[in-house]
Amino acid sequence: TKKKNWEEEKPAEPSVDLTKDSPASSGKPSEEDDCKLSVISWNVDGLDTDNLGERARGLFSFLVLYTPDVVLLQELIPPYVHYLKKRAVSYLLIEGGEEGYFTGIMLKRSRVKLVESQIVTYPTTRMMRNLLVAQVDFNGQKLWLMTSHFESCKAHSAERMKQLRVVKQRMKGAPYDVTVLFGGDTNLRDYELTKVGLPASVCDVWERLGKQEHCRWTWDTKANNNNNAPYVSRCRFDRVFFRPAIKDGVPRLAPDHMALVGLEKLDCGRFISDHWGIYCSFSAG
Amino acid sequence: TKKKNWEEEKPAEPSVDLTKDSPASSGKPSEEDDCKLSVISWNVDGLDTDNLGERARGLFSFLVLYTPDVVLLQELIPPYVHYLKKRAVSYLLIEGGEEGYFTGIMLKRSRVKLVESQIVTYPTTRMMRNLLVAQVDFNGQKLWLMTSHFESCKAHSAERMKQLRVVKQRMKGAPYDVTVLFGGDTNLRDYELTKVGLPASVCDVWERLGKQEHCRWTWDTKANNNNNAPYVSRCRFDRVFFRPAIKDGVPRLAPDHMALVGLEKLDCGRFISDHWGIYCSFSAG
DNA sequence: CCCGGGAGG
DNA sequence: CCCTCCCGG
Repeated sequence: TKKKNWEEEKPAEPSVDLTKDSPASSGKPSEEDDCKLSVISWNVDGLDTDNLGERARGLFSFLVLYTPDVVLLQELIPPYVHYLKKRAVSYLLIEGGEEGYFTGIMLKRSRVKLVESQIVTYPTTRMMRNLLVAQVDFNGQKLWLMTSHFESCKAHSAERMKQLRVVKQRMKGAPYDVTVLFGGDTNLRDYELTKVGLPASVCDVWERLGKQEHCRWTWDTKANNNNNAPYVSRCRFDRVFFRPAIKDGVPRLAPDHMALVGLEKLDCGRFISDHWGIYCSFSAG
Repeated sequence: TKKKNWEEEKPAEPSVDLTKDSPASSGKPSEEDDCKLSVISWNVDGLDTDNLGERARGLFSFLVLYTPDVVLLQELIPPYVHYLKKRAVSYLLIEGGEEGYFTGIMLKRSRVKLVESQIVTYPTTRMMRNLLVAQVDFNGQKLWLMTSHFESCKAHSAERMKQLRVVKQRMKGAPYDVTVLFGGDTNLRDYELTKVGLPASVCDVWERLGKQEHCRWTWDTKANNNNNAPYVSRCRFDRVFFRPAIKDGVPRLAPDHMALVGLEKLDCGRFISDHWGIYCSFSAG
């Protein structure tokens, strides 16, 4: 059941029960810096149900290890959500859908307070995609968190760019005192981003931090065997966009650090996902 | 044997003998206007060998009826050429190739004098396509005639645009006292032509004559049953480009009239080709 | 969820 | 020689 049918409007719901798996690790909070915001964005490939219990436990281990303030997830399926809700009790999980596969935003309860969440529809998606937005308070600052899983496959370039435009407008139009952070599986090709463009106020965090090669490719069939691909291909599908809030002419938060995560094989010989996760942190300028 | 394999570099040569067919009609020249140039461009679909004898006779009937000064042909095969050379003795036939399928230029001997012909190669074609050029004298004027069958299928857009650029440069770079006329099966989509662009001096004859709907679609699976297509699709694949020679600030020849030809079914219930032919005439401004 | 090629409507 | 889908590498 490793196949994804991206054309299917309503994929059959996989019948897996991840709660049957035994827990992998216990929470051990690392140090926290009050003014530093840490975020993970990850397409967890819930549509590949092979080893999904072990893979979900792997993700949970990361949450325990890094204790990110915000986790932006794509390709969740209901049993995955069920598992996360049961295990990651220190997080509030907001879901972008209920059936098939969908996105989610996890907020570390001790650090991030939800004000309001909403789902923005993409009028012409053929893959049930949408934009999930959470307006939160972080350390006394207004923060808008967004995630999405843009239309997949090269052929759906036009729809994907429409979705990017939706995100772009939301980011651009936010009040000046709001920090806006988008992280997701954009499926974007560079030429698509060039065509659509980003507002001057919005940056691609990977670019802003110097385009480091070691965290360029978030989807890589050579380094990642999860889809058992008989071809070599790598793309920068997963991206983080950031629009700082401005206070007295200087940004309240700015990109600080970025790394790929999920690079270690699990006991099953596979990875948490066919995508690497993106970890990044933002600190007061 | 109606299938075309556009990927094949060297298609097997069809073994048909069109000379076995009985002649369909005898020549009966219509009136000629010394200063008016008449041209037909037609992809005759020689790769579809069903009813090809009758279809070739149909083409010949058109030559007899319209007595065009110039005939630009695509998808000729050797037996088709053999038939035309035998029947259309009032024309000189210049061939763009010898094997597989190729283009040809027919010159009405009484009106058009060949000065020189050449074959311009497309360095990266995967379908053995080229540009056939004939430098001729028509009514005391220098005229360059060009035809080509650009790379087929949507997927080969990039190669097709390269081929268009070759034609564009040849047309643009011709001396001012030369009238340049290209007609062929370009397989172009409008967005491709928009991307490449035409020099200001060059016009698309269909556009110049007012974009008339009745001669827009030169390939139309609804109106034309030759390929027995289980789908409906129509395209303006066949196009005529024209760059006038300038004499004392005014063009020596300008587009005058355009029509589609080959719209009548033959006795076999099929058409001369799956493409309509384009007839056009040019007259002194 | 890469790419190209082939089948079917 | 249209399109979409499916498949294998």
